[in-house]
Amino acid sequence: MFQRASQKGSNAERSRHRNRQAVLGQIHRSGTMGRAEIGRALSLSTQAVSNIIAELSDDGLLVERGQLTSGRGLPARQYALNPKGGYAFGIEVRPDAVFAALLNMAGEPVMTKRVALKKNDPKTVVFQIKSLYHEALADEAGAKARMLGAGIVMPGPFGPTGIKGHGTDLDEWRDVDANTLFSRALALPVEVSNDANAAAMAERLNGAAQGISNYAYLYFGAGLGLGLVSGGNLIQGAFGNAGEIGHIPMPAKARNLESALSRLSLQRHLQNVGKKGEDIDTLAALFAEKDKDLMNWLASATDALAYAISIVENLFDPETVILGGAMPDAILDHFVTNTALADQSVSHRPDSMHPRLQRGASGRMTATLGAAALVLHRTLSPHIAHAH
Amino acid sequence: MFQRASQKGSNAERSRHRNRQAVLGQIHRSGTMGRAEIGRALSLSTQAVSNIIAELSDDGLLVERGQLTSGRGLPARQYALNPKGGYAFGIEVRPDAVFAALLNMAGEPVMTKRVALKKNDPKTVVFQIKSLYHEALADEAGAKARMLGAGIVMPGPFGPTGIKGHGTDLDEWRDVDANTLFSRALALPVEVSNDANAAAMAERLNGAAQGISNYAYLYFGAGLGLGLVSGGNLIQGAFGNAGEIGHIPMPAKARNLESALSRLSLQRHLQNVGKKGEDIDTLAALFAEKDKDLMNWLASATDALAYAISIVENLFDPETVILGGAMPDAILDHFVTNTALADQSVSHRPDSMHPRLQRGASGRMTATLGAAALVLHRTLSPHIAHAH
DNA sequence: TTGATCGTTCAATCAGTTTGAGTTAATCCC
DNA sequence: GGGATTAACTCAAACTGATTGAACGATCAA
Repeated sequence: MFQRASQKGSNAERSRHRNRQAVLGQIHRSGTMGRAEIGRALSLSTQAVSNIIAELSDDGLLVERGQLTSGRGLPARQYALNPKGGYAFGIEVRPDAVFAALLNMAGEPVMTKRVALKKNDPKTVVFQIKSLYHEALADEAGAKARMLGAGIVMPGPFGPTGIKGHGTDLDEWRDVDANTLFSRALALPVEVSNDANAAAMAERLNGAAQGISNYAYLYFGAGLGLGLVSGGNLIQGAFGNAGEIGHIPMPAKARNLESALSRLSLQRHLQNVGKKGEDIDTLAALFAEKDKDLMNWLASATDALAYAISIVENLFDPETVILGGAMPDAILDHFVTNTALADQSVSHRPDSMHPRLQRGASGRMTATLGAAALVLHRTLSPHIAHAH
Repeated sequence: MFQRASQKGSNAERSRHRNRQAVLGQIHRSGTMGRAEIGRALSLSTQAVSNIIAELSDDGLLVERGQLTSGRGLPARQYALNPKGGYAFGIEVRPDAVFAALLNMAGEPVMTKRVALKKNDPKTVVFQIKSLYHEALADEAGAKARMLGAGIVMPGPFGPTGIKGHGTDLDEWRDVDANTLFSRALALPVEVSNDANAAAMAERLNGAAQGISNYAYLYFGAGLGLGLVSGGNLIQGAFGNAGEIGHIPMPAKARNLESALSRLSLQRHLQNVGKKGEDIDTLAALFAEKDKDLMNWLASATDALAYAISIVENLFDPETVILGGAMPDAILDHFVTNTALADQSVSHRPDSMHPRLQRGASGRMTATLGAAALVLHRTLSPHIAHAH
């Protein structure tokens, strides 16, 4: 699952593959470009770009978008990604439900769906996902032949560790190799990751992190997750468990960060005073009416958040920290404006291009869309060649 | 300094360069190998490897090491790195001194030296370093033509930030672009980094982290630093300031981690009771006689260390955490055996191949040798092609 | 209208890898 | 002891993909 092997050599074939991806990524970043312009950006000859563009157009991944006259000379034919040129399937497996989304090449959701689960053993889950996948393919004509892969989001931690069941965990999945299981079931290349990582990559593709290659994403799921992007790529850790920021111990009060700053913590807090807050809409409503108990929780959560951010900033030196996940926009915005960021931090820089803390994508489907974004990211950015 | 630009395309020339580095790296990892064996490891044809080896031998980077008969077939001619085939110059700039070391291709120090500084403005420092460099070249015949580059270790943080002088900082360096300054002065390619990162890379080249590609290195300098290696490469952060673990706030007691766990903290502690502990040898002696005050400090430092490790483990999921820097071996070993590691951690895994916490290189010169190691690492591992 | 300029295309060339046949040297097994 | 087998290496030819250079077309400026 994680490339551990020594770096492979490169040859003409791998070279071409790499360059194809580089061209796609460049066009994605700029929206629309001409051949020569791409060549300059990637240090390739115009001719090489021309060959690649011909190939990509044949494959239906690019479309022509008229000509652009800029100054003298022959107006350059512009190319853009063909939204219908490729599709990515995103899946989020939760203890009590499965979410699915189909994204087109432009990153737009073509279909989203959720199914409640009565049982969450691997067999049942795989069956549900297979049927969701076939529904999605039926909805979007031509998608089947153009599937790029599937991204799967599952709650970590992966592999055997000392962390024992959170109660609502997917216990029967502990010894399952999710990657091969799903790639066989769907007959697609598969990427498995956790919710925070997926959300972070989604932000890079379409959200606040476009063009930023070092940032951190704090994700509100059931717990608190952290997606780390360095040099444009996710930091997954040795076993895919990096970013478990919720588990780190807190100064005083709380047992750990998660117990002060997470959906679960908020729910417990509201339960203690007899209120319900399981749903994002309910929370949004409570916030709108400035519910006292919610505000109390927010006050202590804001402290915890400031602490979390100080850790992340000092350890990663990110260009920006993005807040997102299964929370209402309004609450995330509240965090962004009300969190006291430390002056004593390497991130406190007067010349910064980006806000130190900002809101990213939010809502129930964030991680699911992110799962599909993992796949798009892979096809749009060149990476080290792997074995054939 | 930090590759931020979009990924460049690749072509035949860059391909060859990449493969040369891959071959060198492979031989470095295995010590000695035959052509076909290398081809298999890198997914290259024997012929391609043969061409590259011919080239590298011509350049004096490789030497033949006899033949190895293993089972049937023609015995394979073995190749190894030529220690005298390349040299790296390492420099550590401190407020009160400059350290320098010359390493050969095998990572062995050929020369080490230190010079006390009366002034530490850029001009004086560069002058000192130039003369150290010329001394080194005079010591080792043939090194001049085979210099691979220079690594520079300087105290961070780099760039304008909210963190103001530690008192003994290099204030006059705040707005200096150290990279171009040194590369012009020495006429060498230069890598600038902080002490923890350099030490971490040294560990990967010759120390405890050989063959490990995800690990963390806790470095005892004046303060406390963290070098993070992910996928075999350093995580530098957006501005090269990643890993400032000493700055993160501590639960209760201390102001931050550094004030409980660092050389400076220990020195202050000993000063308060009228003892001296500036020198590594003094500390080693105090530890040997189980000095009560030192032991007191160690007790609280061990707690702080456990906390630091829990943060690092949960955020990075490293294969191992390595302890090193300007401390006596015995004290580092004490930390390794006496630190209580949390069971509730993603790193607490029964099937682990490596100890969760171990000692790495220690001593006064750790960071300086690491600086040179940065250069060796660059020449031994293929990386994304950069502009010509 | 004319010249300059820039993007495109085509054909030739170049660098580097792969492929396949052939050579050499060691072990295996009868 | 001797043929069969196996493995490492070399040589030459084929192949792949990028680069180079010339020709062409479209547009703008004078």
